Amino acid sequence: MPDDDEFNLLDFLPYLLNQAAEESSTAFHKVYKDRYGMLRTEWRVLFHLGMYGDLTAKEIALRSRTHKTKISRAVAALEKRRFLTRTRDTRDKRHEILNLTAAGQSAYLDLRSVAQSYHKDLISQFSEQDAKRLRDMLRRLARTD
Amino acid sequence: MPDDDEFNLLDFLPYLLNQAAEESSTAFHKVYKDRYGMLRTEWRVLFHLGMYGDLTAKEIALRSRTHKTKISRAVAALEKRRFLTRTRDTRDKRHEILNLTAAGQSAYLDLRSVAQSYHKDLISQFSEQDAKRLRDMLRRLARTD
DNA sequence: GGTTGTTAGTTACAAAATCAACTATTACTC
DNA sequence: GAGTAATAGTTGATTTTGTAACTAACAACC
Repeated sequence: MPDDDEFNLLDFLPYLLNQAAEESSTAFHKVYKDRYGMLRTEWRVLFHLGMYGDLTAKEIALRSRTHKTKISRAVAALEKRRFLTRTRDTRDKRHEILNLTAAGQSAYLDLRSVAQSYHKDLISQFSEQDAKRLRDMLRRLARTD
Repeated sequence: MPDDDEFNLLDFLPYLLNQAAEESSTAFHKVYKDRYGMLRTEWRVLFHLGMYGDLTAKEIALRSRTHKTKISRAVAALEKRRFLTRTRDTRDKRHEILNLTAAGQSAYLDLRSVAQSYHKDLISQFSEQDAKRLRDMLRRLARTD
Protein backbone atom coordinates (compact mmCIF):
# COMPACT_ATOMS: atom_id res chain seq x y z
CA MET A 1 0.00 0.00 0.00
CA PRO A 2 2.19 2.80 -1.23
CA ASP A 3 -0.29 5.62 -0.84
CA ASP A 4 -2.43 6.45 2.14
CA ASP A 5 -5.54 7.30 0.22
CA GLU A 6 -5.28 4.54 -2.27
CA PHE A 7 -6.10 1.51 -0.20
CA ASN A 8 -5.99 -1.67 -2.19
CA LEU A 9 -7.66 -4.74 -0.79
CA LEU A 10 -5.35 -6.94 -2.82
CA ASP A 11 -2.36 -5.50 -1.00
CA PHE A 12 -3.85 -5.85 2.47
CA LEU A 13 -1.60 -8.44 4.03
CA PRO A 14 -4.12 -10.44 6.10
CA TYR A 15 -6.43 -10.67 3.09
CA LEU A 16 -3.64 -11.65 0.75
CA LEU A 17 -2.38 -14.26 3.20
CA ASN A 18 -5.85 -15.72 3.53
CA GLN A 19 -6.32 -15.90 -0.20
CA ALA A 20 -2.93 -17.50 -0.73
CA ALA A 21 -3.51 -19.93 2.14
CA GLU A 22 -6.88 -20.98 0.82
CA GLU A 23 -5.69 -21.31 -2.74
CA SER A 24 -2.62 -23.31 -1.81
CA SER A 25 -4.50 -25.61 0.58
CA THR A 26 -7.40 -26.64 -1.62
CA ALA A 27 -5.68 -29.41 -3.54
CA PHE A 28 -4.11 -31.00 -0.48
CA HIS A 29 -7.37 -30.67 1.41
CA LYS A 30 -9.07 -32.71 -1.24
CA VAL A 31 -6.52 -35.50 -0.89
CA TYR A 32 -6.73 -36.04 2.85
CA LYS A 33 -10.48 -35.63 2.75
CA ASP A 34 -11.11 -38.02 -0.12
CA ARG A 35 -8.48 -40.55 0.86
CA TYR A 36 -8.97 -40.65 4.63
CA GLY A 37 -12.07 -38.61 5.38
CA MET A 38 -9.99 -36.22 7.46
CA LEU A 39 -10.61 -32.63 8.42
CA ARG A 40 -7.99 -29.94 8.62
CA THR A 41 -7.29 -30.26 12.33
CA GLU A 42 -7.14 -34.03 11.96
CA TRP A 43 -4.32 -34.04 9.46
CA ARG A 44 -2.52 -31.49 11.56
CA VAL A 45 -2.72 -33.73 14.60
CA LEU A 46 -1.63 -36.67 12.47
CA PHE A 47 1.35 -34.74 11.16
CA HIS A 48 2.38 -33.50 14.56
CA LEU A 49 2.37 -37.02 15.93
CA GLY A 50 4.08 -38.37 12.82
CA MET A 51 6.80 -35.76 12.93
CA TYR A 52 7.47 -35.24 16.60
CA GLY A 53 6.55 -38.60 18.07
CA ASP A 54 4.17 -39.17 20.94
CA LEU A 55 2.67 -36.04 22.36
CA THR A 56 -0.22 -35.06 24.56
CA ALA A 57 -3.20 -33.15 23.18
CA LYS A 58 -2.05 -30.10 25.06
CA GLU A 59 1.37 -30.18 23.44
CA ILE A 60 -0.16 -30.43 19.98
CA ALA A 61 -2.46 -27.53 20.77
CA LEU A 62 0.52 -25.41 21.80
CA ARG A 63 2.70 -26.29 18.84
CA SER A 64 -0.05 -25.81 16.29
CA ARG A 65 -1.67 -22.84 18.02
CA THR A 66 -5.00 -24.60 17.86
CA HIS A 67 -7.73 -24.47 20.49
CA LYS A 68 -7.90 -27.49 22.75
CA THR A 69 -11.50 -28.32 21.86
CA LYS A 70 -10.57 -28.62 18.22
CA ILE A 71 -7.69 -30.91 19.13
CA SER A 72 -9.92 -32.91 21.44
CA ARG A 73 -12.39 -33.58 18.64
CA ALA A 74 -9.70 -34.32 16.10
CA VAL A 75 -8.09 -36.82 18.47
CA ALA A 76 -11.47 -38.49 19.04
CA ALA A 77 -12.01 -38.78 15.29
CA LEU A 78 -8.54 -40.20 14.67
CA GLU A 79 -9.00 -42.65 17.51
CA LYS A 80 -12.32 -43.78 16.05
CA ARG A 81 -10.58 -44.49 12.74
CA ARG A 82 -7.89 -46.35 14.72
CA PHE A 83 -5.12 -44.00 13.63
CA LEU A 84 -4.01 -43.40 17.19
CA THR A 85 -4.31 -44.74 20.70
CA ARG A 86 -4.21 -42.97 24.04
CA THR A 87 -2.28 -43.98 27.08
CA ARG A 88 -2.89 -42.33 30.38
CA ASP A 89 0.27 -41.09 32.04
CA THR A 90 0.61 -43.00 35.30
CA ARG A 91 2.57 -40.20 36.89
CA ASP A 92 -0.09 -37.61 36.12
CA LYS A 93 -3.41 -39.11 35.23
CA ARG A 94 -4.59 -35.90 33.61
CA HIS A 95 -2.23 -36.42 30.68
CA GLU A 96 -2.98 -38.72 27.79
CA ILE A 97 -0.06 -39.65 25.62
CA LEU A 98 -1.09 -40.11 22.00
CA ASN A 99 0.57 -42.67 19.76
CA LEU A 100 0.02 -43.34 16.07
CA THR A 101 -1.01 -46.89 15.27
CA ALA A 102 0.53 -48.68 12.28
CA ALA A 103 -2.45 -47.50 10.22
CA GLY A 104 -1.94 -43.95 11.45
CA GLN A 105 1.75 -44.12 10.64
CA SER A 106 1.04 -45.36 7.16
CA ALA A 107 -1.54 -42.62 6.54
CA TYR A 108 1.00 -40.11 7.76
CA LEU A 109 3.71 -41.35 5.44
CA ASP A 110 1.32 -41.40 2.53
CA LEU A 111 0.06 -37.87 3.14
CA ARG A 112 3.52 -36.61 3.89
CA SER A 113 4.70 -37.60 0.46
CA VAL A 114 1.66 -35.93 -1.08
CA ALA A 115 2.39 -32.81 0.96
CA GLN A 116 5.99 -32.82 -0.15
CA SER A 117 5.07 -32.99 -3.78
CA TYR A 118 2.51 -30.19 -3.47
CA HIS A 119 5.05 -28.12 -1.64
CA LYS A 120 7.61 -28.64 -4.38
CA ASP A 121 5.10 -27.70 -7.03
CA LEU A 122 4.20 -24.51 -5.22
CA ILE A 123 7.72 -23.47 -4.43
CA SER A 124 9.09 -24.28 -7.87
CA GLN A 125 7.71 -21.05 -9.27
CA PHE A 126 10.16 -19.09 -7.11
CA SER A 127 13.92 -18.91 -7.11
CA GLU A 128 15.62 -20.73 -4.27
CA GLN A 129 16.50 -17.45 -2.66
CA ASP A 130 12.97 -16.11 -2.95
CA ALA A 131 11.59 -19.34 -1.53
CA LYS A 132 13.84 -18.96 1.47
CA ARG A 133 12.85 -15.32 1.88
CA LEU A 134 9.19 -16.23 1.67
CA ARG A 135 9.54 -18.95 4.26
CA ASP A 136 11.37 -16.69 6.66
CA MET A 137 8.86 -13.88 6.30
CA LEU A 138 5.92 -16.21 6.76
CA ARG A 139 7.50 -17.67 9.86
CA ARG A 140 7.86 -14.23 11.31
CA LEU A 141 4.25 -13.44 10.51
CA ALA A 142 3.12 -16.76 11.97
CA ARG A 143 5.38 -16.23 14.98
CA THR A 144 6.38 -19.88 14.86
CA ASP A 145 10.07 -19.26 15.27
CA MET B 1 12.28 -28.41 2.69
CA PRO B 2 15.87 -28.95 1.70
CA ASP B 3 16.01 -32.68 2.14
CA ASP B 4 13.59 -35.27 0.88
CA ASP B 5 13.60 -37.36 4.01
CA GLU B 6 13.52 -34.51 6.40
CA PHE B 7 10.01 -33.21 6.03
CA ASN B 8 9.32 -30.27 8.26
CA LEU B 9 5.75 -29.26 8.89
CA LEU B 10 6.85 -25.72 9.65
CA ASP B 11 8.25 -25.38 6.14
CA PHE B 12 5.19 -26.81 4.41
CA LEU B 13 3.92 -23.82 2.49
CA PRO B 14 0.15 -24.33 2.84
CA TYR B 15 0.55 -24.86 6.58
CA LEU B 16 2.81 -21.88 6.97
CA LEU B 17 0.46 -19.70 4.96
CA ASN B 18 -2.49 -20.76 7.06
CA GLN B 19 -0.66 -20.06 10.29
CA ALA B 20 0.49 -16.66 9.08
CA ALA B 21 -2.98 -15.85 7.77
CA GLU B 22 -4.65 -16.79 11.01
CA GLU B 23 -2.13 -14.98 13.15
CA SER B 24 -2.28 -11.80 11.08
CA SER B 25 -6.09 -11.77 10.87
CA THR B 26 -6.96 -12.20 14.51
CA ALA B 27 -6.58 -8.61 15.61
CA PHE B 28 -8.49 -7.16 12.68
CA HIS B 29 -11.18 -9.80 13.08
CA LYS B 30 -11.76 -8.62 16.61
CA VAL B 31 -12.28 -5.05 15.44
CA TYR B 32 -14.93 -5.64 12.80
CA LYS B 33 -16.64 -8.17 15.02
CA ASP B 34 -16.74 -6.02 18.15
CA ARG B 35 -17.42 -2.75 16.40
CA TYR B 36 -19.97 -3.86 13.81
CA GLY B 37 -20.84 -7.47 14.60
CA MET B 38 -19.51 -8.53 11.22
CA LEU B 39 -18.24 -11.88 10.05
CA ARG B 40 -15.31 -12.42 7.75
CA THR B 41 -17.32 -12.65 4.56
CA GLU B 42 -19.28 -9.59 5.58
CA TRP B 43 -16.30 -7.28 5.82
CA ARG B 44 -15.03 -8.69 2.57
CA VAL B 45 -18.28 -7.81 0.84
CA LEU B 46 -18.22 -4.40 2.49
CA PHE B 47 -14.67 -3.79 1.30
CA HIS B 48 -15.37 -4.93 -2.22
CA LEU B 49 -18.30 -2.57 -2.48
CA GLY B 50 -16.39 0.22 -0.80
CA MET B 51 -13.40 -0.19 -3.10
CA TYR B 52 -14.89 -1.05 -6.41
CA GLY B 53 -18.28 0.59 -6.23
CA ASP B 54 -21.58 -1.07 -6.95
CA LEU B 55 -21.30 -4.72 -7.84
CA THR B 56 -23.56 -7.74 -8.02
CA ALA B 57 -23.20 -10.63 -5.60
CA LYS B 58 -21.83 -12.74 -8.40
CA GLU B 59 -19.10 -10.24 -9.18
CA ILE B 60 -18.04 -10.12 -5.54
CA ALA B 61 -17.98 -13.90 -5.41
CA LEU B 62 -15.71 -13.99 -8.46
CA ARG B 63 -13.33 -11.31 -7.28
CA SER B 64 -13.03 -12.70 -3.77
CA ARG B 65 -13.14 -16.36 -4.80
CA THR B 66 -15.89 -16.97 -2.31
CA HIS B 67 -18.82 -19.33 -2.72
CA LYS B 68 -22.07 -17.67 -3.69
CA THR B 69 -24.00 -18.96 -0.67
CA LYS B 70 -21.52 -17.29 1.64
CA ILE B 71 -21.89 -14.05 -0.29
CA SER B 72 -25.66 -14.39 -0.30
CA ARG B 73 -25.79 -14.70 3.46
CA ALA B 74 -23.26 -11.92 4.00
CA VAL B 75 -25.29 -9.61 1.75
CA ALA B 76 -28.47 -10.47 3.67
CA ALA B 77 -26.74 -9.67 6.96
CA LEU B 78 -25.35 -6.36 5.68
CA GLU B 79 -28.75 -5.44 4.30
CA LYS B 80 -30.37 -6.19 7.65
CA ARG B 81 -27.92 -3.82 9.32
CA ARG B 82 -28.76 -1.28 6.61
CA PHE B 83 -25.20 -1.16 5.29
CA LEU B 84 -26.32 -1.82 1.75
CA THR B 85 -29.35 -1.80 -0.51
CA ARG B 86 -30.19 -3.93 -3.51
CA THR B 87 -31.54 -2.74 -6.82
CA ARG B 88 -32.79 -5.20 -9.35
CA ASP B 89 -31.29 -4.67 -12.77
CA THR B 90 -34.19 -3.78 -15.08
CA ARG B 91 -32.35 -5.16 -18.09
CA ASP B 92 -31.77 -8.56 -16.45
CA LYS B 93 -33.95 -9.16 -13.44
CA ARG B 94 -31.69 -11.90 -12.19
CA HIS B 95 -29.02 -9.38 -11.25
CA GLU B 96 -29.15 -7.36 -8.07
CA ILE B 97 -26.86 -4.38 -7.94
CA LEU B 98 -25.58 -3.76 -4.44
CA ASN B 99 -24.91 -0.27 -3.13
CA LEU B 100 -23.47 0.81 0.19
CA THR B 101 -25.68 3.11 2.20
CA ALA B 102 -24.20 6.12 3.99
CA ALA B 103 -23.89 3.94 7.08
CA GLY B 104 -22.18 1.23 5.05
CA GLN B 105 -19.83 3.75 3.52
CA SER B 106 -18.92 5.10 6.91
CA ALA B 107 -18.30 1.63 8.33
CA TYR B 108 -16.13 0.92 5.32
CA LEU B 109 -14.06 4.05 5.78
CA ASP B 110 -13.67 3.36 9.47
CA LEU B 111 -12.57 -0.24 8.97
CA ARG B 112 -10.38 0.69 6.05
CA SER B 113 -8.34 2.97 8.22
CA VAL B 114 -8.05 0.26 10.84
CA ALA B 115 -6.96 -2.17 8.14
CA GLN B 116 -4.38 0.27 6.86
CA SER B 117 -2.87 0.70 10.27
CA TYR B 118 -2.72 -3.04 10.90
CA HIS B 119 -1.16 -3.52 7.52
CA LYS B 120 1.50 -0.94 8.25
CA ASP B 121 2.27 -2.54 11.57
CA LEU B 122 2.69 -5.95 9.98
CA ILE B 123 4.73 -4.78 7.06
CA SER B 124 6.98 -2.52 9.11
CA GLN B 125 9.04 -5.49 10.27
CA PHE B 126 10.27 -5.99 6.70
CA SER B 127 12.38 -3.83 4.44
CA GLU B 128 10.51 -2.08 1.67
CA GLN B 129 12.03 -4.42 -0.86
CA ASP B 130 11.13 -7.53 1.12
CA ALA B 131 7.60 -6.24 1.58
CA LYS B 132 7.26 -5.87 -2.15
CA ARG B 133 8.70 -9.33 -2.74
CA LEU B 134 6.32 -10.82 -0.20
CA ARG B 135 3.33 -9.14 -1.79
CA ASP B 136 4.28 -10.31 -5.25
CA MET B 137 4.85 -13.88 -4.15
CA LEU B 138 1.60 -13.99 -2.22
CA ARG B 139 -0.26 -12.63 -5.21
CA ARG B 140 1.15 -15.37 -7.35
CA LEU B 141 0.18 -17.97 -4.80
CA ALA B 142 -3.29 -16.48 -4.49
CA ARG B 143 -3.53 -16.23 -8.27
CA THR B 144 -5.16 -12.83 -7.91
CA ASP B 145 -3.10 -11.12 -10.59
C1' DG C 1 -5.75 -32.34 55.69
C1' DG C 2 -9.14 -29.31 53.87
C1' DT C 3 -9.84 -25.23 50.95
C1' DT C 4 -8.58 -22.89 46.85
C1' DG C 5 -6.45 -22.66 42.45
C1' DT C 6 -4.73 -24.68 38.25
C1' DT C 7 -4.35 -27.87 34.45
C1' DA C 8 -5.83 -31.62 30.83
C1' DG C 9 -9.38 -32.78 28.51
C1' DT C 10 -14.60 -33.28 27.31
C1' DT C 11 -19.24 -31.90 26.43
C1' DA C 12 -23.39 -29.06 25.43
C1' DC C 13 -25.37 -25.47 23.07
C1' DA C 14 -25.23 -21.78 19.84
C1' DA C 15 -23.16 -19.86 15.68
C1' DA C 16 -21.33 -20.53 11.18
C1' DA C 17 -19.87 -23.06 7.04
C1' DT C 18 -20.86 -26.52 3.53
C1' DC C 19 -23.49 -28.91 0.04
C1' DA C 20 -27.33 -29.87 -2.57
C1' DA C 21 -31.65 -28.76 -4.04
C1' DC C 22 -34.59 -25.07 -5.12
C1' DT C 23 -36.92 -20.58 -7.65
C1' DA C 24 -36.85 -17.14 -11.02
C1' DT C 25 -35.15 -15.23 -15.06
C1' DT C 26 -32.72 -15.19 -19.40
C1' DA C 27 -30.35 -17.55 -23.44
C1' DC C 28 -30.11 -21.03 -26.87
C1' DT C 29 -31.93 -24.20 -30.27
C1' DC C 30 -34.89 -26.59 -33.17
C1' DG D 1 -42.36 -20.13 -29.74
C1' DA D 2 -41.84 -24.52 -27.07
C1' DG D 3 -38.36 -27.02 -24.83
C1' DT D 4 -33.90 -27.22 -22.81
C1' DA D 5 -29.93 -25.28 -20.76
C1' DA D 6 -27.64 -21.79 -18.20
C1' DT D 7 -27.27 -18.07 -14.72
C1' DA D 8 -28.20 -15.21 -10.27
C1' DG D 9 -29.44 -15.87 -6.13
C1' DT D 10 -31.83 -18.26 -1.96
C1' DT D 11 -33.04 -21.85 1.27
C1' DG D 12 -32.76 -26.08 4.11
C1' DA D 13 -30.42 -29.98 6.03
C1' DT D 14 -26.08 -31.47 7.74
C1' DT D 15 -21.52 -30.79 9.40
C1' DT D 16 -18.14 -28.15 11.70
C1' DT D 17 -16.66 -24.60 14.71
C1' DG D 18 -16.71 -21.49 18.80
C1' DT D 19 -17.77 -20.40 23.58
C1' DA D 20 -18.53 -21.56 28.02
C1' DA D 21 -19.34 -24.59 31.43
C1' DC D 22 -18.08 -28.89 33.07
C1' DT D 23 -15.27 -33.23 35.27
C1' DA D 24 -11.19 -35.18 36.97
C1' DA D 25 -6.66 -34.93 38.65
C1' DC D 26 -3.07 -32.52 40.77
C1' DA D 27 -0.69 -28.46 43.38
C1' DA D 28 -0.18 -25.06 46.85
C1' DC D 29 -1.29 -22.88 50.87
C1' DC D 30 -2.73 -22.17 55.42
